[in-house]
Amino acid sequence: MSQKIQSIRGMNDLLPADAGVWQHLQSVAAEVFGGYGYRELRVPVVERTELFRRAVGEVTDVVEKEMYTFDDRGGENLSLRPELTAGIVRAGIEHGLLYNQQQRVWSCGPVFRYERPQAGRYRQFHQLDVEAFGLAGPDVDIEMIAIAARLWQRLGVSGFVLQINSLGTPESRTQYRAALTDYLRSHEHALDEDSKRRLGSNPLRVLDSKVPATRAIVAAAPNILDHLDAESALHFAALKRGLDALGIAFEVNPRLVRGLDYYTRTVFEWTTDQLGAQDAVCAGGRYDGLVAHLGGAPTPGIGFAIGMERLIALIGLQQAVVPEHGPQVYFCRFGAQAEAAAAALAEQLRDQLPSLRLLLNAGGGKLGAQLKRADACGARYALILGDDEAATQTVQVKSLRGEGEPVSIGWPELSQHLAQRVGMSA
RNA sequence: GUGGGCGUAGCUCAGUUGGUUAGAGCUCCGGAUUGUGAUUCCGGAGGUCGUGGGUUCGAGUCCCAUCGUCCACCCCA
Repeated sequence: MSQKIQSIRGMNDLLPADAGVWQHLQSVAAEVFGGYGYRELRVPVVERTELFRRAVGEVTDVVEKEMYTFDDRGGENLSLRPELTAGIVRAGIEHGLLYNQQQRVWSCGPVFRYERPQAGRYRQFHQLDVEAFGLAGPDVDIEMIAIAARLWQRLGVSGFVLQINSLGTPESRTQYRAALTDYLRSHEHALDEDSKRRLGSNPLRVLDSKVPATRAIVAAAPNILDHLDAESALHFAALKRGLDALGIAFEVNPRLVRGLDYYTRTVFEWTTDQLGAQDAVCAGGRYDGLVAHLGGAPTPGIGFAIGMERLIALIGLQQAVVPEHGPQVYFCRFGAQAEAAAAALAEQLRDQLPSLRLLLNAGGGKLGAQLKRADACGARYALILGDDEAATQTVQVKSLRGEGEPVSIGWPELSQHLAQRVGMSA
C-alpha cells in the first residue's frame, strides 16, 4: 500500500459540512463593506520578500521567523503573504490608485505564517481586510470601526471588547520610546528575558507582556498618551467623540501596541474572552507613512484585518443563525422512462427557478433507499417520479418535514408549486 | 522555538497486571415491506491498532524515535 499523503501541518481543508458558514460570512462581509462604498481588490498570494520586509518591518516576529520564503526557478526571492495590507498598498501604488485620490477597498483570502498551530491559530488562515487611502482625518477612523461593529451585528455575534490607543507620529513615538526605555532600564533587573531582549530592539512590545512581574513594572511606566504630539492628541480625542456619538463602546488601552511596524496614530483591536488564548478577532490601525515608505507619494492610510477562522469559531459558539445551503428538494426517480423524464424536468426546473437547490437522484436504487437519501441530505421536499407518474405526466411532491400529505402535481405546474412551497419567486 | 495531553473502523470511543481470530454505538449498504424516508427488527461491509525500530515465546498494551493532533507559552488575526 502506498504512503498516505497528509495535508500540511496547520493548513486545513474546508469540508462541505462547514462550507455554509464560510459562504455566509463572505457574502455578509461583501454586503457590509459594499454598504460603505468599499470595493473589492484582490492581490496575489506571493510577492517579493522585500515588500514584506519593508512594509511589516525587519525586526518583527512575522518577518523574522514566520514567513514562508523561497527562491523561485528564476532566482527571485519570494514569500507567501503573511498579511494583506502590504500587497494592497503595492498594487495601489503600481496602478496609480493612490496618487492624489481617495480609495476605499476590501480584500479577502488566505495568508501564511509559520507558527506552531493551536486553537484559533493556523499556518494558512484567512483574513477579511478593509483599507482606506488618502484620508487623514479621524472621520475615517470612526468609519473603520463602525464597519466592523456593523459586521458583528449583521452576523449576530457579540461579546467583543473594543480597545483603542494612539501611537502618535513617528517623531512623538521616538520621544516616548526614549522615555519608556529610560524607565524600563531602571527596572531592567526585574524584567523577564524576552522583555530584556526587546528593550534594545522594540521596547513598545514590552508593554503588552503577559509576564506578571513585567506587568507590574509596566503598570507604572510612562503613558504613551501623555507623549502624543498636539495634532495626534486632537485626532484621538475626535475619534473618541465620534465613537461615543455612534454609541460604540470602547476602552482606551495605552498599552495596546501592534506587532507590525507600520502603524501610526490610531490602533484598535476587538477581542473576545470566548476563544481561549487567541482572543484577537479583528485588529488594525492607521499607517500614514506606509505608502511613501513603499515608494508611493505620501498618502495616509488606515485599515483592519479580521481573522475569519476565529470569527467563524465565534459564530459557532454563539450559535448565530447561518442560512441553509444544502439541497431543498430531492428528486427521486425510477424506471427507464421516468428517469429520462425526470432529468429533463429537473433541468426545466433549474431554468425556471435558478436559485432552487435541487438534487436529482443518481445511481438508481429503490424508492425507499432514495427517500432515505432525501431525508439524510436535509431536503425539505422529495419529488417522486416513477413510471406511474410518467404515464400521467405528474410528479408526487412529498414533504419530508411533516407539512401535510403528498400531492400529485402536473409537470407544467410544478415550478410554480415548488416556488410557493420553498418560498421563492418564480 | 519551549512545555504538556492524545493517536484503535468514515465518526465518537471501549480494550482488564502484555496472552488465541480487536469490540460497541453512530454512519453506510442490503433485507423484512417486488413504489414511500425519518421509528423497529435482521444481515453485511468497513481496522497492516499513526509510522518505523526495539524488548519478549508472545505487543493495541512496555521502551525509543518519528509524524500528526490538541492545549498552553510565545506570537497574532
